[in-house]
Amino acid sequence: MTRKGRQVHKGCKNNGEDTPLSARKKSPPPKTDRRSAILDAAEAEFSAHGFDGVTLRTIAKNAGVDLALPHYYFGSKEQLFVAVFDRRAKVLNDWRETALIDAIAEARPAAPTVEAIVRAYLEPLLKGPHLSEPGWKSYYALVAYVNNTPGWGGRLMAEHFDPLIRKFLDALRLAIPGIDEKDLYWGYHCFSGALTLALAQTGRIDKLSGGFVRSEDLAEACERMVPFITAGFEAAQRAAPAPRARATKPARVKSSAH
Amino acid sequence: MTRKGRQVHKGCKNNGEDTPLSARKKSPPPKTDRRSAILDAAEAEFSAHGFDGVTLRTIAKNAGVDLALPHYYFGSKEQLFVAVFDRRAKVLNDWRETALIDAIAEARPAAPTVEAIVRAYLEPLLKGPHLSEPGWKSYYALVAYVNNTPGWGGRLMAEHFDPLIRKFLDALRLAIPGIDEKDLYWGYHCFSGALTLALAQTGRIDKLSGGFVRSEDLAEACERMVPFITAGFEAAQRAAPAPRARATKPARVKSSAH
DNA sequence: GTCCCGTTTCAACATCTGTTGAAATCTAAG
DNA sequence: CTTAGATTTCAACAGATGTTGAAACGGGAC
Repeated sequence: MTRKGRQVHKGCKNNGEDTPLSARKKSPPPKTDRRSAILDAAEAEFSAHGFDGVTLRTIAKNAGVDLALPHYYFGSKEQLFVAVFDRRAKVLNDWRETALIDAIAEARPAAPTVEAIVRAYLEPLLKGPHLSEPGWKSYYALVAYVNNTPGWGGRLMAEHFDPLIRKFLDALRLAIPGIDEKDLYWGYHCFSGALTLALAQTGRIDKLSGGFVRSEDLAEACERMVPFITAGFEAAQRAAPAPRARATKPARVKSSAH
Repeated sequence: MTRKGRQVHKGCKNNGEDTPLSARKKSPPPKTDRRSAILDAAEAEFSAHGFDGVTLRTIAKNAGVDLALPHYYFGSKEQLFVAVFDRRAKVLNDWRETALIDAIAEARPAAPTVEAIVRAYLEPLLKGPHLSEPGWKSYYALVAYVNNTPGWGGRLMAEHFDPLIRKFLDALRLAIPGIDEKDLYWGYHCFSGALTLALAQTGRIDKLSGGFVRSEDLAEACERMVPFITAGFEAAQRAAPAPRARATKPARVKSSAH
């Protein structure tokens, strides 16, 4: 990932996604959809070897297409990577946002519990039938890779996920009234780190436990993580002043401002 | 990191480290120690761009040495990476092992508290004067990178850190009697994930919090993480059956066997 | 048929990559 | 001095890499 300016990509009229339905009649999807074949192959390769560890030639070969096709559809290796990252990020954000909204609706008029919020953050990712599709597991490893990549990785993550994360933080502020703001952010840091490592599926604790724990079992990971993370946040609650009458310097909670 | 067999490296008589003191008289360290200059430059580059994102030419240039010198001293790019990883891992393990021993000694004859164990795990890394040296911060990012790299990354981490981690798990088993083994391992998973993300120093929560939280402040990270992680482990204790008389199926705790 | 246009192929480019062997240089001992 | 051995430089190899332009293909519209 170099930092050179984005060059414009002229070829490829059928973007597959953001084409307005007007011009959609012409050029129906070819029988063998090369475009998503490239995305699939790139997803698998990038998640396994990182951006620099991957060759467009192997991506093209694994996708069963010509070497020039990735450039035709995506313009450059860099833009291909971003396209891979984009594709499922939107789906993920939708799932998690509705999970959060549901948790809030179920608890109304009270604030949802910390555990309900933590569940809404984790379960859409770690539970569900989509996990049988290997593409999703590859994508999770890719997210972990990006999240641990300084520089452009952090930028990519922030663009795609920070808006939703802020909504979760807002929910946590209501669930843990009076929580210190730094505890909130550092708590989220621990939360995010634990999730990221789970998504990476590196098999570390498998080996550490001699095969007793299987890190590919994401549903199990979810069930074990929820009480751990919940307890962590609630410890910050216990440390905070009780939110009865505003006693000594009550940390004002205003949606999301500092 | 390819998976080809290791070729033997013949050149370079002065390894600097594991040379027995007998043959140490000849060839004293040159005034400008090129060997560690290469290690320093490689550490900075690898931690910023990963194994494949780095060129031996830039490493050599940043170290101020000839391109052929890395091969002369380390044999290959792969072995250079391992040498970088090795160098500070041993130091780190020493610090953490004595911290754990101290925690056990201070609590004797009782078992140390969960918090004391968590502190012994974190503080040698996140507190101390060594953090002013930029090499250490680079190295931490490198550890995070390796820990999130599937395949050879997991193998490297396990070789270097698993023996010590097992000692910490043993201590936690004593501090949380009757803890479910899966809770223990998944708890450590959360712990390790939180630490790894802190070591990566990607600045994610800096941006997320609008600059309110500074992720480079590792001492602050330590203070915020300790109560969070401690509470997570203690939640597993609360869930475990009280360790009075061995009641229903007491999860036998035998040092570290499965 | 012809024409148009999105798609696909092919071959090549310029550059960069890790690695190597031989020559040159340095250092200390005899 | 000479000599031996460790260190450093130089130049090159063999192959891989992202990217590109031109040509060929394909299927509807007319």
